[in-house]
Amino acid sequence: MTQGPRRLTDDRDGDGGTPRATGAAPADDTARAPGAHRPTSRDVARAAGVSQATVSLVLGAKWRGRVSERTAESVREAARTLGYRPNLAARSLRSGRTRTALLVIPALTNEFFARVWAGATAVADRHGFGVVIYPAPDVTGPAKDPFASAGAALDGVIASSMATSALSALRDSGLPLVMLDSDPADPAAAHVNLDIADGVRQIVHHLTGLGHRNILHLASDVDSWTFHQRRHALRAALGTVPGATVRTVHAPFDVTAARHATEKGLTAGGPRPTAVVCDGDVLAAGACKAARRLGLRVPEDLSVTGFDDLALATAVEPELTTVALPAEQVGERGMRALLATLDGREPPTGDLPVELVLRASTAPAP
Amino acid sequence: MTQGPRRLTDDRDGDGGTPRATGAAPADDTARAPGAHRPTSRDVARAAGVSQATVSLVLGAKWRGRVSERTAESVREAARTLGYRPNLAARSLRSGRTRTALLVIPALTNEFFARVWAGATAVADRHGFGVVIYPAPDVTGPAKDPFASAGAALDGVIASSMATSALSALRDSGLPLVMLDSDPADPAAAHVNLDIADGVRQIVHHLTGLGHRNILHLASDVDSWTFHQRRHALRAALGTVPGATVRTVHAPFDVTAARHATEKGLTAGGPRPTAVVCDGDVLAAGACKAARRLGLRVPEDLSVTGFDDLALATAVEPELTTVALPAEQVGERGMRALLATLDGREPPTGDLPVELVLRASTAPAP
DNA sequence: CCACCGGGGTGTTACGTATAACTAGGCCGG
DNA sequence: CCGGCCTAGTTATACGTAACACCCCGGTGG
Repeated sequence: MTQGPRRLTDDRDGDGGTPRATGAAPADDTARAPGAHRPTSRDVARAAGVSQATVSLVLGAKWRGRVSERTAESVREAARTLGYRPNLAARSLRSGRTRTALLVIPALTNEFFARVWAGATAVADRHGFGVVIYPAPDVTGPAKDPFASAGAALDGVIASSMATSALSALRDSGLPLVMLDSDPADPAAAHVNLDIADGVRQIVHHLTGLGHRNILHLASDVDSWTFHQRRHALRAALGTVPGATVRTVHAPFDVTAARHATEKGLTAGGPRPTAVVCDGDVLAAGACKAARRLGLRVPEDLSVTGFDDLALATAVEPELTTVALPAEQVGERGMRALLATLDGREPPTGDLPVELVLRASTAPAP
Repeated sequence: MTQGPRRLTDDRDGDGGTPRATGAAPADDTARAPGAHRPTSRDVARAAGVSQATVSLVLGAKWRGRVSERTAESVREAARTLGYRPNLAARSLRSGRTRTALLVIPALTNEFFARVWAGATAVADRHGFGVVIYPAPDVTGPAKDPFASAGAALDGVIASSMATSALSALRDSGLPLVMLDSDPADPAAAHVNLDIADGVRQIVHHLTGLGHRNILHLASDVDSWTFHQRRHALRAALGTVPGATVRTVHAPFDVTAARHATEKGLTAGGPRPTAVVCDGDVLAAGACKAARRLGLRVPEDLSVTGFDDLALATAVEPELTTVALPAEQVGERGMRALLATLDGREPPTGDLPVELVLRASTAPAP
């Protein structure tokens, strides 16, 4: 051997470590005895005294009427004692199915999507499916190939809003597609939506009931269907209230940026708004900070509402009146819809309900 | 709900990888007529007028000196126009390697671990590796089989602290193992650790410099190596300060629970602490709420310090003095350590530095 | 003039599984 | 007594790729 150990990876990174001395070569397969490889279905067959096909039949759980209970039990017994685990690569190669779904979400550091992931994973797990995450490219940014990391070893895709170029790449893949919180008019995908409009209506009803007429809408600067919906629902709901006015300012999902935008919105000309309706709890936290800077007390001088009901909503002071979104259910239903589609069944429909949570950030208008 | 992707890495190596085809690539070619199957390496071979073996050689990037540049280019050209993507299942089956790593973390809803995930994924991506997440069973709870969801199709494992039963299952698997933030004495794994002790020392130095002597330690109730370290480092650092005392109360990672624990800690007998040192920003947020309930102002009457520097730290009022942990770097280095181990190289060593961030929640002792 | 070599390929095989196609009895109706 | 059917399996094959073992050919040293 004149050559060092084969590289699995190119060392493109900075602190990749030092090359190991050639003599050290510690290729120790500690767990298994040298030479003993992972048991295959053939090993199990040999141990049980049957053919490999029978093992596949029994473990594939499609053996009703094909294999006697006595034989099946002896196969299972052999598999257990050998510690057999089916080789997924072989299974996928043979069946053409990977039992893996791609979840396209903006970022896991976003609590809402982390919860969506949790819900999707829980359902997937129960059905023997895996979930791999593809960080959705920013709506404006350049789109990487969604399949580069996932390796195209996918049975289907669950996607939240994302760059349209990447989205069309997914569409063209021909994979079953479930869209989260996006325009249900699109017939090429199943849809899982929240009843956002109802949440907005409840907020408006709550605030106008407290006497608020002059509203500042702190909106996300993301140009997606969801936020269009919110804006639209807000204006529609306020349209039925005589004398109500709304002004909209935009901010990225960041506390400091939200603070700045709110300060600007509150100090602009015209009558000062008595309530700030925010497109998310993060924005609401920023709005609260802005109020404090301007010498306004929340909620006595200014009411603030959030959206999402993240952990943040109860961590800040005052705790936020907000709309709780069933994030886990979004993930669960998304995965169920995908599984249904793969089975040729109709995916579930209908919007998921949201709930107004009253806390301490809203009060009667001054 | 939607936010721009956080900057994942501060790598010096720029984009750090081979230029990959962008998703905007030839959508017309990748879209397949129904019924037509995905092109295989054999299809590419036919199109390029070479054998399948040659295609494998060229695309496997191990062809230096084996294939002429002219042939290689025609193969690549054919692959491009056909929209060829290697079948990962077949590749894994043949090579015995899956290019997939298991990341064992408690929960993605925890921002710290979400950032660890982001770092690990970024590095993995550049090396053509995938990452699947296994939600670590609670330290106390029953351990599911870590491989049930991952299907044993793994090349290695990166794990944070977890139930020992599940951990030993991982050890027995014989897979390369990288442990995050755990006892480096364990020789069976590579380790990626933070310089927690230094962070604690900096906090203590900061507080004692402000005149604080009477400290309340709001500690996590998790019985893991990390938190042992924190407790130990705190007592060690305060031990060098004459007249300093510390009392410890425990709470789960939850704002409300932390508030209750803090209230109890502050109202217990003896001299009232003038500063609360918390094992995390979430706990610190709870401590601030406790202070407000007790009529204490932060930081005038009571200083509070956090740990982690999550988004939460700047969302609450006052903004938290805390210790910033390089979570993304933990993930990055964890993945690099795994890749190094797989290549037979020595994984990088040494603790990652942490940084004290001074904000508004600390002030001179009253 | 032949043996040898290295560059540039090709043929072939094996990875572990799922499943279609087949077989060997046993039982029953005609 | 034979064809058909059911039960309980077995045999054989294909999935797409990686890599080993060849093979061919032109140039070279002896």
